[in-house]
Amino acid sequence: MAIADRKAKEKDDLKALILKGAKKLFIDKGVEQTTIRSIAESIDYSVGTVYLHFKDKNAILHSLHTQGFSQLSGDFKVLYNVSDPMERLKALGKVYIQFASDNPDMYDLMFTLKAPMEFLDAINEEEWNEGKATFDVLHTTVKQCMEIGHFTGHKSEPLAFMIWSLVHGMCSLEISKRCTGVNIKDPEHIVTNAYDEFIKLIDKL
Amino acid sequence: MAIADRKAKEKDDLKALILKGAKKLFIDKGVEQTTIRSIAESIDYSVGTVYLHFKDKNAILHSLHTQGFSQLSGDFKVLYNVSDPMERLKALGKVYIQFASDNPDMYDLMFTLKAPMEFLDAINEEEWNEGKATFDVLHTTVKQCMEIGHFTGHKSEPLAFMIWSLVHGMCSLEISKRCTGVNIKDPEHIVTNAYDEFIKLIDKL
DNA sequence: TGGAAAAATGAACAATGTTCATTTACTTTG
DNA sequence: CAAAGTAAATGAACATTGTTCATTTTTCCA
Repeated sequence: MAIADRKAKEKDDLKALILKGAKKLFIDKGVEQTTIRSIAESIDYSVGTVYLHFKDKNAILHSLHTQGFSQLSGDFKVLYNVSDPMERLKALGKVYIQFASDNPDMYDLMFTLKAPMEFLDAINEEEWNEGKATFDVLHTTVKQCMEIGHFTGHKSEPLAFMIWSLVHGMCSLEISKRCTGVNIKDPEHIVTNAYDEFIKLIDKL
Repeated sequence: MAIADRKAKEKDDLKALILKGAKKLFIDKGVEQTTIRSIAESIDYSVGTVYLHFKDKNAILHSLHTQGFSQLSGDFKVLYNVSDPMERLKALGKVYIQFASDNPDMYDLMFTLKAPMEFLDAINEEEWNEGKATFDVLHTTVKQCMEIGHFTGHKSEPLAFMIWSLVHGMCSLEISKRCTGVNIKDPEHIVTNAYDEFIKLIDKL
């Protein structure tokens, strides 16, 4: 069945091509400008062809969101070298913030926009594997910190969620432009400065 | 000029009526379902009339966002009784979280959605007065905490932003449905539990 | 009362996601 | 190798959006 194999490959290739076009548009112009028509046009296919490979726009955005998580977990790889869990925890936040700063639209898609979650709902998928895996990296690190005596008296899971919220909140406020216009003295570096305050805080414990 | 006065009043009344209809739709059905047509229909006016009182949809959403901030600062009033700034700080977060939990769509509009900020851009307004005033409540409280000896070695502004990020991040993750599906044991109460960990944390200092 | 000014209307436009009858290309079969 | 069948691709068409603006209706005042 060599022909069927080739056809399957062609199908996968086209799907990847659509995603490639979608990603470029998404990065360059944002979600709203990433229309099905513009995606189709960018790869010289018709609108209908896009729908042969993706159920709807949410499915495309979900695929992009998954690519974003791949990239983020790639970025996390530098942390494997950090043996002290407390140092790793601090560095984890830095990497996370850097990712959000470098890829604001992708971050928005991964952690704020409805599309990826609506896609999961549509296919009756309860679990958000991408988010779960990412949270596990943090949660595991927090647990390791506790094993060597840090964060005594805390519960690892809510504590990890608190730390995630802390960095996510900063990135989210920045991306949704809620930092400028609030009369912060150094809005350019407010996220970094605020994260430094957090590090100061846990260093005091 | 009694007639002109009455006319001005009628104009204001109609503007308020449009906002009332918009708010009901917004609360009941969310942003996407709050279309100009549905707003017009809900108050028995034509589409064009809505545009006589609001430049565009962003202007309507900005007005709703401002109403949300009025409500939030109203909720903050219970804190006036709390004299100890540290206790006030802790309670502030609780009130904030409760507001977000009770009014998720309004919270999204106030702190995440682009519309209100795009409106400010459109009218060349640099400052985000609603956000600024709200942040000031927090920042002032943090400064008062520092005056009585808390948070030594910290800078009030980045620290306040850090705390804002912390509570905003939790609310934001909850509202954008990033908590469920991450295998958190008690997703129902994760926000409250995580905030309790934060309180534990600062109580240790 | 009649004409000007203000207010209100809703048809029309462009852009969007989505569908599906039709066309085109390819594969298999007699 | 030609015909028939299957798979892939097309793009016109539909519903829904925000938005505009020529037209109509209402209100006001001289």
